[in-house]
Formats: sequence, structure tokens, C-alpha cells
Amino acid sequence: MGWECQTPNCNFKKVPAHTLIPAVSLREPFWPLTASYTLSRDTHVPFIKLNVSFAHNYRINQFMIPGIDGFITHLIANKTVLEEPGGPDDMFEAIQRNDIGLRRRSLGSGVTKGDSYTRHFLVNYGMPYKFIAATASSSFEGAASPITDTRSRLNWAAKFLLAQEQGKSVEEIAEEWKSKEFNEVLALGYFENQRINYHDDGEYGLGPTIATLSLGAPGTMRIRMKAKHHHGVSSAGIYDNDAPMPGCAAYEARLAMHPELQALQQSDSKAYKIRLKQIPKELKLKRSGQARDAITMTLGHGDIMVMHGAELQKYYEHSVDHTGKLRFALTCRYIDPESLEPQDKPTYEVKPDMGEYDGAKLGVEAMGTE
DNA sequence: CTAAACCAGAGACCTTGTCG
DNA sequence: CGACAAGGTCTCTGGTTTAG
Repeated sequence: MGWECQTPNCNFKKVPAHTLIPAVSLREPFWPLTASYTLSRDTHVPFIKLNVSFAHNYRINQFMIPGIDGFITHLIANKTVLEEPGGPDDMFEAIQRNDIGLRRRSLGSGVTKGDSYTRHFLVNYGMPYKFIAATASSSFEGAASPITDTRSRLNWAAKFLLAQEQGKSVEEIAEEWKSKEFNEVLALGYFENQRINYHDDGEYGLGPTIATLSLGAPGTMRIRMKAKHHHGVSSAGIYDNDAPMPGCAAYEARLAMHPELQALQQSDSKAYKIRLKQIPKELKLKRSGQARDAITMTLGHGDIMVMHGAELQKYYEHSVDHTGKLRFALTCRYIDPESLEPQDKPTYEVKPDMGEYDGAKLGVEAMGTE
């Protein structure tokens, strides 16, 4: 891989030598990694609730956002997870050795003449993600092992967390999960100083659960309320009529007037529209600026992050930036095949996850036989 | 000690097809 | 008709560091 000139009839290519970054070089001297539970570097604002638990070699930070039905969970991996055969260490090196198809892709809706390209490198496997050009999607059949292994690993993590949250057994959850299991893996590659700006993953046709496996240098994921919902007013000066969320500007006042406003929407749409323009002035809501980051997570090598809940994507947005030289993020989603336009449908069959990864089995023999 | 230099963060602007 | 767009670049601003 390298550079390819896009000018017609120009065959210029520049392919620099690749230097493998070994997984052991990811170990941080002042951040010791052992078979015990790894420490957390996550922070959050007071209105967010944090539950910490420990299971299957992960420190589990579960963040609950008041008013939002769902959760954000960060599973922090320890040394046992990283060094497991086929685990994060092996995956990190395998992705560097094999061309899994990571490329800069054209942004469909460019605002400039000619194409504009993403800063990071990406490739999609399984059900096509509509944000990405259809040509950037490949079948799971014949995909490199880190891709299919990630799908299986994240299916396990999602089932485990949903079971924990709903107080059900993993077997019970597995039954419900089967029909809506992750059917897409989006691989992103980041070099130094490449970041992905604030956005949400709430597009039409996506399941409520999204999971990401981090490989390589740590990434910093920030979660904040969207400005419109935080300020309560759009950039055009129209009041945001969605239910106010705890932690937003003028929360009490907005909460108090919400039922009345909804009733007005039903009874008198004209008066309602006028009211939407009045409220921002009455409450002195400001349009500019952004909400503070509610949660900041340091996603280390081998860590898994799971977001669950459609409301989370509606009210909150997230960004990721990177401190190190090389990081891969492998994200799984469920994409409803019916949500795809005919031309976006895959030309291959997206088969069920054949992997049977079970993180609960890891390290059990070592501990059990002592 | 003062002022220039530096830096990070945020906002404005760029500019165009699509969507409701 | 206005809002929107996993974006990029420039400029301004306020705070901190450094040079003289």
C-alpha cells in the first residue's frame, strides 16, 4: 500500500516499506499491565453514574446517563486478554502484515469541487454501512482472521453486558441476540494526529447496540450532549422540543414547560410554532458553544467499548482522537438489510457469525486447576 | 517586569446536492 | 426553503510561556 495517482492514464505509485510495530512495543512503562485488573483512566462529570465491576479479566466501567435508556460500557483488558492466542496482540500484528483493504475513502457528500477524502483509513466487512461507498464493503468469507474474530469477540461482549444489565443469563440473551447479532465490521486505521470529529451512530436501520475493539495506541473517546439538546435551541433560534435531558442548560425550566408544549403541538400548531421561537428568548438560551464532555474514556489496546440505546445516539455525540502512532478501531453494528437501498445491498450473502468466542473461558483453566 | 511569541480551542467560512 | 453534511482551513481570542 501507499499512494496511487488518481489522474486518468497516470500510473504513478509510491509504495514505502512498512515497518511492523510489534505488540510488545505498545506496553507503557509507567502503566504496568498484569494478569490482575488494569487500572482505569476514564473520567466523567458528576451527573453521570458509574458502576465498576470485574469479570473475565476486564475492569468494567459502566456509565449510566440519567434520562437515557441505555449505557456506555468500557471493558478494560488485562495482560491475559492481550496475550491470548489470536487475541489483541496477534490481531494488531496480523492487520499490519495483511492488506485488509484499509484505504482513504471519498466522502459521498463533498462540499468542495472534486472529491474530499477521510483522514483515516477504513474498510467495511459484511453488511454494507451506507455511510461508506458500496465498493468499500467485502464479504466475511475469506476475510482475514482479525475481522471475523472481532465479530465473534464483540458478539460475546455485547451478550455478556446485556445479560448483566437485564439480569438474565447469557444463554437467555443469546436466544434473543441471534436474529439481531452483529452483521458488520468497520475497520478504521489511524495514524498520528488523525481524529474523528463528533458524530453519532444513530442512522436509520442501525441496531441499538454498537461495539468497538481498540488495537494499538490508546485513543481518547469523548462523549457529550449534542449542542441543540444541551442549549435547547437550534442554530436557527428554534426551541428544541425534544424532552430535556438531565445536565442540559435550564433543565428544570425546560422540564416544567415540556408537557404544556407537547399539548400545544397537538391542539394548535400555529401557536406552537410561534412559541418555539419565543422560548429561547424567555429562558435566555444561548445558541453558541458546546456542552462539556460528559465522559472521557482512554481506550487502550485490547479494550472493548459498547454503546447501547437508540436515545444515546439521538441526544449524545462522540469523537475519538489519538496520542500514539498507530491505532486500529474495529466497530461492529447490526444493520437491518431492509434499510438498504437496492443498489446498496450486498452482492454476497452475509452469513451468521460462525465464531464461538467465549471470553468467560479465558484463563479459567489456569485459575481452576490450582 | 513587559511584551512578544506561542498555543489550544472555538467560531466563521467555504459551498453544493439532498432531503423533508 | 432551510437544515444538514464521521471536513478543512483560516482567524480570532484568551491564557501561558519565553525572550529581551
